[in-house]
Amino acid sequence: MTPTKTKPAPRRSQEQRSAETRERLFRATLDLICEVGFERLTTAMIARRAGVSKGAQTHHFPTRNDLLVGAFIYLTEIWERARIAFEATQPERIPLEDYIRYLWRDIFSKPVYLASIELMLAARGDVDLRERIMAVLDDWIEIRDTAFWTSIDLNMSKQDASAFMHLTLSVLRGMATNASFNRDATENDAVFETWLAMTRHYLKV
Amino acid sequence: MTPTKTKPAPRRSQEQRSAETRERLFRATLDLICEVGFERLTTAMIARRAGVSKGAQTHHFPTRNDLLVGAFIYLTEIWERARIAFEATQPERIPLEDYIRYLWRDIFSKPVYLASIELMLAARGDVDLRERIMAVLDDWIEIRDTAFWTSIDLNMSKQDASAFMHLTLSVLRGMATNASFNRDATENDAVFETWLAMTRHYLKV
DNA sequence: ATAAATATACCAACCAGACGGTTTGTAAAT
DNA sequence: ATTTACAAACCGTCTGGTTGGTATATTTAT
Repeated sequence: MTPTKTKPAPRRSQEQRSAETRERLFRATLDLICEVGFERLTTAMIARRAGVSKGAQTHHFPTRNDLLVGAFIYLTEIWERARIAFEATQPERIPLEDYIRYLWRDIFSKPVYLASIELMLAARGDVDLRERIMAVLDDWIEIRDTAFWTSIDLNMSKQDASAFMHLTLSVLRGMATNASFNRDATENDAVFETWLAMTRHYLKV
Repeated sequence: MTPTKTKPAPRRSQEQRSAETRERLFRATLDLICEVGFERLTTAMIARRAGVSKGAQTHHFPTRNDLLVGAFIYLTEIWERARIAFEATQPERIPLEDYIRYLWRDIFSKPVYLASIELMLAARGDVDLRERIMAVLDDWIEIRDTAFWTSIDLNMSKQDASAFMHLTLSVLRGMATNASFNRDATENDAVFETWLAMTRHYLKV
């Protein structure tokens, strides 16, 4: 339906095409892990969903693990963009409670977060995948922690803050996992508010 | 190497043999999910590990899902035995903190707990498996909750206690997941103690 | 500037191996 | 006599990955 009858619009540059195809494959991978779970995920499924041929897929990602690692990196980039967007709306020193709310709202409560859990659990059984996923995770953790220590308003010792941060992450991880198989969708809301209440209690004293 | 040269020891009863084979298959299933992850789990692997033939396996469990659901039930029975053993050592009214310590020590910190998480996550993509796993889970939750409300010493409203219990379970679930892919094995100890400290704080006031 | 050479993006057909499950058969328990 | 536990060989399907080939973009040589 291109109305222009001039020359057939030159194909985009190699770089553009490549980047677009890769991103389509990443999105398809993450979507499918969410929808059908990691166990059922196949490379053929991903290619079909992404709208690319099997040939194009293997051209960009010779092995399945290459694609999985790429999708995981892509996910951490989504998280990083969310962090930047959030911090742009916040003051220099972000109140802890606001930070926790952001973590739940923008990261952990998203269905795609489960994809990262499935990916990490699955990586346990595959040495190659495990090492590569762990390396990506190390990078992400460093970025996350740096942001945490420089932007969040904390009034406790470094040691306490570290344990508290990891506890918070465990709470959110547990809630995310729970959300995928509990029957009462509202249950997590009450749990989250209880966590915030306990946080206020703990920090005030 | 059986020293007895009397009659070749009559084979055990059908019921005994059946029960033993089934249990071997359940254990092999759970062990293998822990070791190689759910994705790599195959029925052939399970049969080999359990030391039974493929024929015996399909005789007892016609489909893979039958076996998976059986293994999940078996796991909830392990949990139930752990609960009974714990309560036997406790007074009528169990202090909340002792109960939380038991949950972590006897249930969530065990590697096999991860098998239940993987099973539940995997069940998302398989309608048949999901429904059957959810049914088992419903039974288990009812048992767990009944025990909780009758045995644990709580001094808060039913509503608060419910949210607090779910929060505790999310913490432990998150810690268990974390344990499978974080680099610092001692991290969880500090997190757990922080949780107990916050609990004491929260409940005292 | 342009033609030739090369690298890149993409495609369709194919394949060896593994998977869950079926079939056929035997021996012991009931 | 019949049911139950177990065994081994087999099979259709699907999987990740390979191969051989085309078209466009990019670089190099003239």
